[in-house]
This record gives sequence, C-alpha cells and structure tokens, in this order.
Amino acid sequence: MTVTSVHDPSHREALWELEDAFERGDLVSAFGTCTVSYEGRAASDLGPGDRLLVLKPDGAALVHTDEGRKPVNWQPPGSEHHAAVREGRLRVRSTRSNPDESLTVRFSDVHQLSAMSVTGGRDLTLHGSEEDLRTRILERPELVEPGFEPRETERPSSAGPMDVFGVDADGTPIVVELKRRRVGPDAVGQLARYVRALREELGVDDTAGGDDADGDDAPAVRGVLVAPSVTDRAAERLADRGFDHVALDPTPEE
Amino acid sequence: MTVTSVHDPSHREALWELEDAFERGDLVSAFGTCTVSYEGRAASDLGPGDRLLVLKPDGAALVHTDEGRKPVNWQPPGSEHHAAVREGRLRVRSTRSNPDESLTVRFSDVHQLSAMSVTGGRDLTLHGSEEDLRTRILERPELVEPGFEPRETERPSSAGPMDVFGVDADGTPIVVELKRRRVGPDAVGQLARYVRALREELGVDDTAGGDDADGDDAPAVRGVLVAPSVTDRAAERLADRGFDHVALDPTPEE
DNA sequence: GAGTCCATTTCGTAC
DNA sequence: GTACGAAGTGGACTC
Repeated sequence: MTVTSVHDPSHREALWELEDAFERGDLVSAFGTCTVSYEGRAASDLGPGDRLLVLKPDGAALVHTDEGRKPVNWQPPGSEHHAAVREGRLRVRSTRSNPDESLTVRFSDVHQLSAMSVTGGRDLTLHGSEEDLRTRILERPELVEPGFEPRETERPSSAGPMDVFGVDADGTPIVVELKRRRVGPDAVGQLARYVRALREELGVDDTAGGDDADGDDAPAVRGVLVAPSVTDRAAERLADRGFDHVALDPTPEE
Repeated sequence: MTVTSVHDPSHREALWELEDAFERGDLVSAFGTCTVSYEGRAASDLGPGDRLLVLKPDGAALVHTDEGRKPVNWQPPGSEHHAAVREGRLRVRSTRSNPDESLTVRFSDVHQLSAMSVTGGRDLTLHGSEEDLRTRILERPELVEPGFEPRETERPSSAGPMDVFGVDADGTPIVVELKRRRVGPDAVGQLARYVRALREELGVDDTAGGDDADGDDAPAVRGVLVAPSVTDRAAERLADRGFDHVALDPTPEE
C-alpha cells in the first residue's frame, strides 16, 4: 500500500503524477477547478467549478460536486484514462467504445492530487435481498399460505423465468413474484405476464378474475405477489387480475 | 477555495481534520484501510481493505473500492457524519432517519485525508433525454406517422400520466409512450396500462388486437411506442396488443 | 410524506 | 455481445 500526494501541483507535475498512477494501477482522487463535458449515450456540459475527480484502474471515472449521491458526470468501468496538458489546462479524458462514449475534464487548477495502490476485500456480504426473501419462503412455505408447496424457482416461461412456481392446497398452480420492498403497479404487470404465459402453456382459460367460463371458483393458474406492502394502484390491479398479495419482509421482523 | 491535506495522520490528527472539515462544510476525500458495515433498508458487512471514503457536506457518504461505478457502500444525502476514535481505530459514522439507516467505516489506518471547500457550477445541461424526444415529436408530429396530431402531454389517466396523447389522421385517439433507448417488454406493459385506462375512460371496446367486435379495422384507442428499437419479446407483445412501434432517437442522427 | 416514472440508470446473469 | 430483471436502486415531480 502506497500513497502519493501533491498539493497545488503545476499542470506538468499533475500530469506526471497521473501518468504514474495510471501506470501503477492506482486509485486516484483529484480536487480542482474544472469544466466537464460528456458525449455518448447522451451529451452534457458542465461549467467551471470545484469538483472531485475519481479515476479507477478499471476505467471508471467519477466527477463529484459537493452534493448528491450520484456523480454529476461519470464514465463506466472499461474506459481508458488519458491525461494531457492542452491550452494551459490539464485535460483528463476517459473514453470507451460500444457504446462510444467520452468524458472530458479540463482543470484550470488542480488543488490536490492523491493516488493509492489498492488491495484487499472487495466482496460485500449483503442481507435483506430478494434472494433472502426467496430462501425464507422455501424454508417456510406456509408463510405464503397454508398448504403451499414450492415446486421450482426461476421456472422458465415464454415471458421469462418466474421467481417461484408451486401449487396450493388444492393442487392449483401458483406463480409467486417476490419483491424485497413496497411495490407499485409495474410488479403486478410482471406477475401478470408470467401467469398469462403459464396459462397459455398449460392451455387453460386465461380469463382474468376469480371465475372462469365453467363457473369454477378459481382461475386455473393463480398469481401471488409477495412483498412487504403494495401501493393502492397496485392493489387495484391485483384485484382486477384476481391475484393475491402476501405481506412479507425479506428478513423476519425483530 | 481552500484545500487542507494530511498524509499518514494519526487517528487523533485525522479526527481533528475531519471535524474541522465538517464544521467548514468541506468535501472530504480519505484514503485508508478500513472495514465497513451498513444497517438500514438492508444490512451488509465489508472486510478489511484499502478504500476511498468521500464525505459530502450535504450528508452523502461514499465508500469506493478500486472497481466499479457504484460505491461499494454509501449513505444518501441528508445523513449526518460523525467521527470518533474507538478501540484504536478512527470510526466515521453516517446516520439518517426515515428510513433509519447507518453506515460505519472503521479505519485501522488513514493514509491520506484531504478536504476542499467547494464552490461553483452544479447545473448540468443534458441533451438526449426522453424530454428531448418529446420535444422532437411535438415539433415534427409526422415523425410518428403522417397525419398524427398531438393533443396533450402528460395527459392524466387512472393508470398515471401518458407521455403524449393525440389523434391519427382518422381522428382515432393515440396513446404514445416515449423511450429514449431500446426497450424490453416492460415498456409495452406500461403503454398497455395507459391504453386500457383510456379505453375504459372513453367507454370503448377494450379488446386487444386490431379488430373489435363490430368488425371495424382498428381498435378505438391506438397505442404507439416510440423508441430507437425494441427487443424481440417486446415486439411480440406489441403485436399481441395491436400496438405500433416507431423507430426514433431522442436526437437526430448525425 | 407517498406514488410514479425516468435514468448516460448500474449490475449481475443467462442465453 | 444481447436480453432481462434486481437494486440498500437514485432522483425529479406530482399529489
């Protein structure tokens, strides 16, 4: 682990430091006054101001102002960093192809430039994801409803893989869509696509709602949305389609 | 504009610098070896390693490794930063409420700590957004189809606001959904919701497909998806619903 | 505050 | 590489 750092460098000095850092594969942090322009999937321009530029050895570039979680400008990993002194400014440019994109940062002043060779853990252990919710349901199917039997996860269909496929106490097929947090109407649409695909595949009535043409009490394929909660509009759409909502968190309440 | 910077500070020195920086409302960049833990909407742990910690005066906190565009851990704007020395380590903690979330970074070593008072332009001019696509269509409606007349943007419906509402050459209502880039099946679902809502509102046949029960050639409300391109599955769903796709970019080709 | 939807979404994974 | 869906999505805007 090594850190190099220069305070108020000349553009020439900053250029040397940058090129060395690129060479070493360092993570770079640069404070300075700059303009930024981007051209690629969209196009943008940013006038002069003080910002933090972060350059990563994997090609990622981030321009941060003093506000917001999102960088005001950036370039994705896989880009190539180049630095040069042009027209009295330090120009740092990150480019990539497919899609063709380019980010250009022009520093009128570099106030602080640091670079660190980075080692060590990159792997995060995360809890509370949709996968945790699936695990929870597979271990305790009765949380969905008494008699529920999961049969398959990521079951393929013409509409894509459904989160959990199973049957209820009556043997009726159930498509379960999992969401780790409160959901809106889009999730119902997603569930509807899977149910529809399965109904077509099984050659059963694809009428929405709780009754089919034969007068049975339930549609031949049920849809269940498992999520902590749903919005009003989502609840309406669930009712329209004859689907059920089961309120469940990815991790048990404390 | 002022930059303060310390190299290999003791935890005590780093603590002073951090507290001064918080006081001044500076943007902070810190290189060091640390562990990170998060608890809130989910929960996560990250073992020891070299990282870059960015602390913003608006409360945002970002932990970056040497890879990826996304921070490996973060805290949203509106959080509060606190620093302390605990158990021989420098502990930086960002917390917020609603939802309750907390990010804790524990440095065994701080290698470089810089802080800059930030001023200047924060406003980005961006081109190529969905709004640009809408503008383009409103100025040249024939790009959608000859005879198309836009009547309203963001027209309300029970399914939410539709991007553009208008009529075709025959006076048939058209719902236009705009996407700035290639789309999958979800966009078709979105369009379908709006068309469905409008059909209900107008009290017309809500049968999917190109023919209605009276034997007319077109449904009483048409759906048009304007996007640079669509995936195969999206195209299928468009055909199922009897909707049209118009290939159009948010900005004219060069 | 909640709901809804866009985003240069990013990111992972399967095909 | 493309497609599809999850994400601690973030962020803007409306109600």
